[in-house]
Amino acid sequence: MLDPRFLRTELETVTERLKVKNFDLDVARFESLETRRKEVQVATEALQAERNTRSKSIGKAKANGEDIEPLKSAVAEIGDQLNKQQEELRKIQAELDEISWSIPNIPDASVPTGTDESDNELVRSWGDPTNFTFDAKDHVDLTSESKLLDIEVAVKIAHSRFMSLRGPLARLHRALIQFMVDVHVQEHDYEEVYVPYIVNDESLRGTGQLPKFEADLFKIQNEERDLYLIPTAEVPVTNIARNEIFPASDIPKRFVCHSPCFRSEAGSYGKDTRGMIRQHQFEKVELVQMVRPEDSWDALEALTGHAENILQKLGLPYRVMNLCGGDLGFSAAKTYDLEVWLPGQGQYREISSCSNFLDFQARRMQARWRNPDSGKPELLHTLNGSALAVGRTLIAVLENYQQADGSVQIPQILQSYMGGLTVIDL
RNA sequence: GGAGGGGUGGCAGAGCGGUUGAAUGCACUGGUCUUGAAAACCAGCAUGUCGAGAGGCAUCCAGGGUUCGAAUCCCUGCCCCUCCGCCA
Repeated sequence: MLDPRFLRTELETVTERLKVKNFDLDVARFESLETRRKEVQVATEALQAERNTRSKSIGKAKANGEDIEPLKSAVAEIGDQLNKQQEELRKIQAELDEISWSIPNIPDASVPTGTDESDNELVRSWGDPTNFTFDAKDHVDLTSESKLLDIEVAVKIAHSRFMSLRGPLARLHRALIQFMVDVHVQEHDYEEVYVPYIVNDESLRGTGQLPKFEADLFKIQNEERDLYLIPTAEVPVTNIARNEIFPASDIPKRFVCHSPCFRSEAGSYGKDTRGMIRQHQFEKVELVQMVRPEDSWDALEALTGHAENILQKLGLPYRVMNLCGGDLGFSAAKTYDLEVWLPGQGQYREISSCSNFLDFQARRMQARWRNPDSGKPELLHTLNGSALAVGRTLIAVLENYQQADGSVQIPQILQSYMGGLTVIDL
């Protein structure tokens, strides 16, 4: 959520800058609602003040043993009027809230303009696309004979866009998770957390998935309450800070969390239908930081570096992209995507997304810290990034480490997590 | 799942339906005193919002209700504690 005062006073600027994100703000409607809100709110509060003072004087009169009946009936009229005003104010406020909860974050000045991923800006790259002396296969062909990656059985068990792993591939998948979490804890100073994989709508509003993107989520409907499967650990982990005021000594907070992620992938029909690139369920190791406002841009660079470190340790070629306005997520002010080279597809594919949200999520969540300079609670800045998406990392390892005989080498750094195994025969 | 008890400021802990946004203690901040510190004493010390300011409004777990007036009464939900049952 944007700062309401900034939104009100700098409406043209906001509207202009949101165009970078292809968002059209209905300025006229917003302004007229805002004007009415102010009028009605002032009137309502005046009535409340009137009622309060009169009620207090009734209290005094009663204490003095005076007759309070005539006073009571006078206030009753104010009460009726007040109820009407309050109802009116409530309606206006609800409309305004709906608008402000649906306005995306403003892109940072360093975000390139553009409409889709083709307008993203190359920041740097690491390694060269892997060379093969033979025809490189994709992960589906590589595993089709051994069936250690089995899509069909998962479709039988659940539905399309699910997969199953067996034997050494299941183990490699698990090894990747352990490896990533260990690196972030031991080398990058993150605290490991375990959190619920099912969350309430408040949490999803906090991070920005709701109210606008309910269709992307798996919802668990129940007579008592609706809950949602998490689309990313960002949701539960960032919401640790919701409605909290942290002492300055607790900031920054850096969390690493492995979790499954569940996405409905509504609207991606026919996209990435081959293999396990795009799944309803996948594992991810997520980094989340809560920092002082002045530190968040440095933190974004550091966090991106932490994700890159994983790719480098695995020896996987990648590039870093600065997402353009049109490709930027709802809550993000700036995002770096890490794209790993996939020989099977002959292209770079997203494997991580690292974002600075500034105070956008913190305002929705009321996630604060006590600034020793002001002595006041102030909004934190939040960031997060995948480090990495595990399913896609598994694909990248399979495709980049494949050998002419169809086997796959295990990257050096993972071998200790695989009980010394160096090759997987497929 | 059954039976009780409870949720008040950073913490502890008061609060007959009416000058209670909330006593008191601790913690914290500033000051006096002291060579310095401790102690003592004085002062300050919740959050949001509107306002240039004075000040107004809202908030005592959350949401409804009763009332001229609710931290205080009623209903619902959530959470915590104790006992019984069940269970990984």
